[in-house]
Amino acid sequence: MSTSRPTIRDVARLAGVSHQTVSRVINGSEDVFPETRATVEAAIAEMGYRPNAIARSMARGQTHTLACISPNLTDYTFASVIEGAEVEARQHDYFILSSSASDPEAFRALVDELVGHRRVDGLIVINPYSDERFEYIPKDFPLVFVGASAHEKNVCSVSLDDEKVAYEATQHLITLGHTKIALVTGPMEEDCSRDRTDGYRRALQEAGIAFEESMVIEGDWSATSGQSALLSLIEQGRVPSAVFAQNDRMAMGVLRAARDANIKVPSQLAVIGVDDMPLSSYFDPPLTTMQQDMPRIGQEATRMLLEIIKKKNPTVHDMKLSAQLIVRRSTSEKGGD
Amino acid sequence: MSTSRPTIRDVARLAGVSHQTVSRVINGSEDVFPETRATVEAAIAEMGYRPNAIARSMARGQTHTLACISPNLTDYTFASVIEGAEVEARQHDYFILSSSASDPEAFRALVDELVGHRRVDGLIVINPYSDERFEYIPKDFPLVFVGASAHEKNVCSVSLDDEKVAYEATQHLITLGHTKIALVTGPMEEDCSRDRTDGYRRALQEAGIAFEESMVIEGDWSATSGQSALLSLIEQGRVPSAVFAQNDRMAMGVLRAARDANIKVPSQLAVIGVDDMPLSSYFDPPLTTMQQDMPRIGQEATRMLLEIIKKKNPTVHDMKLSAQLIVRRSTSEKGGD
DNA sequence: ATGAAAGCGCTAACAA
DNA sequence: TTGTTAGCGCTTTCAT
Repeated sequence: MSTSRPTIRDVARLAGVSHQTVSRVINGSEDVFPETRATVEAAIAEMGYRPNAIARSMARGQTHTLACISPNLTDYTFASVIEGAEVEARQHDYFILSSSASDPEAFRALVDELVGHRRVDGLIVINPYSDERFEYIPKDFPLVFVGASAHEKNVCSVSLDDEKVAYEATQHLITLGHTKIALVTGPMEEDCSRDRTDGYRRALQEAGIAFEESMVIEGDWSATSGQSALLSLIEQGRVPSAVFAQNDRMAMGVLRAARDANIKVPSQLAVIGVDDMPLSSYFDPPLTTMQQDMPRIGQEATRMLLEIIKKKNPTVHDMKLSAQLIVRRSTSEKGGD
Repeated sequence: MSTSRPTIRDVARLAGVSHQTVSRVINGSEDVFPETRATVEAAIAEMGYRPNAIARSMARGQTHTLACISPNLTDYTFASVIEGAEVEARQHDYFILSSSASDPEAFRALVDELVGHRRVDGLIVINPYSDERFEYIPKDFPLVFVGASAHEKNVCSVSLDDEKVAYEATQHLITLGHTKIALVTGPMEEDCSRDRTDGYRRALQEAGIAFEESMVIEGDWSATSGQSALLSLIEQGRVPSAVFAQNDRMAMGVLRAARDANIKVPSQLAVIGVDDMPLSSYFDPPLTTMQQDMPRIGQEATRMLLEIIKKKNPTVHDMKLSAQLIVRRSTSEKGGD
């Protein structure tokens, strides 16, 4: 017994055909006599032959692998996008190689390895907040952005319609009669935070409520930052009647700060977030939020990327998805869980 | 300009050397005249040459890629392991291809693609609860299990020392004076759940507390299952003074059920979980838990796998990590956040 | 220190 | 329908 795996030629020898015929069989070519095919398949089964993916990639010039780069792999939103992407990719016989790049330097190195060395056929970048990231990616390499659309550059993207989502969230609070609505944002250097802030302002404006700079606190997406946001408002004596936190984690921090300050939610303070993270219905009280479909985003991104790779220019260039308002008890006593 | 990327030969031509010399340069061989090296490096820079990873894999017979299969990619514990694995892998110039397989069939297909087709050099399987999974993995293929040790089979593993962790968690409750301690388990088909149950029993036994079958409720790791676990105890009129939930999500469900039933935590009911998931300090009240270092587990698994691949038989065969007790207010009024 | 030749396992182009 | 001949871009002998 040879120690190494059988190749296409070993199979060919056993089946008494040329290695090319074996290739045809494993690739499902029509131009093979049923008998020949049977012989070859028998040989394949007998030897336990499996095609070597690397050799295939080598010959075909493509890896059938996509890369997914995100700031980290553990954040629920990122992980969900990746999972969505992975499922869609598998459906098309592609694999996803996901890596995290927390800083631009790591990002640069990653792009060099993955794209520069042609380890993957396409790239999905999650949260490409910092535009310098563009520089590293070769023009004309199949690329899709997730979480922010790509300004002037010619890059496809899939993201939440942040402005609209924020508008709707704010509107929900306004509908409940609130006029003193505070906003806790993500880092303002991220498009996403700015867009959500725009939506908040538009809703206020349409309702004839004056926008007040002091009611806007910049956070960093963490629960802690949400907590200190409400705290600082309290300390300044500018306690709002409602808070729109740009994500659920910060909303959770707000809930916590309210609890600590003995402010009743929702009677004294209504709170709404964005995401609908796994346990938001288990918060105390359960959190009203704008539910976004992250796996769907990953799925659409993959679909787009695959279209680009296959040279069919993608139908949509910048895809914006909506979120759905889930009313729970953090804004309404009658809300669900 | 040619449309395709420069190869090692193009560089060689420009530098006036053989392609082999270029190969030596990019591989950092010593046996190259400094001058020659400089010429070649200049040519590389000028042409923007980058080695093709696939061709390398082809020639070397290895992909420099590892696979990580887990039930899903979004669960915080899995994602953390994967992230830890990814970081360690990158350190050694390996990539991680992570895929989810929710059922045995998907797992089988995945193993065939990844291992059968030699798309990766090694495999990390997270939560290999179902032993049938073994069958699909070729004997002698580099493999490490995470989350459960590999019974009789000759496979390396990294996992939490479940028995010990559960013992310590239970002991914490006992130390606080509790004797009516309920247990909410994960699915009993998983080794992990059984081991944690063993630890619970050992702690009770050592403290001279009788084990009662009726105080053990099987959950499925979800918050919902934790909630209904406490609910069912309440309905049966067997309200415990403390609950050990085998993970934080279920503990959160227990907290929720307690809140709904107007049971004060921790004065009337102490609750402890396992994991220390991101927001457990934001629960109401903040959750006491056994903190486990998931990234570390992923890191160690990768390290082991790499050792196996490099044929150095790994130092440790089955690695068991401890968890650290984090006391918060769900078990003690004096607990931290 | 450098080069020439062979081959990794497969697909593609052409011929028969 | 099948086989033959060339690569894909690199590394690995083995010469020189």
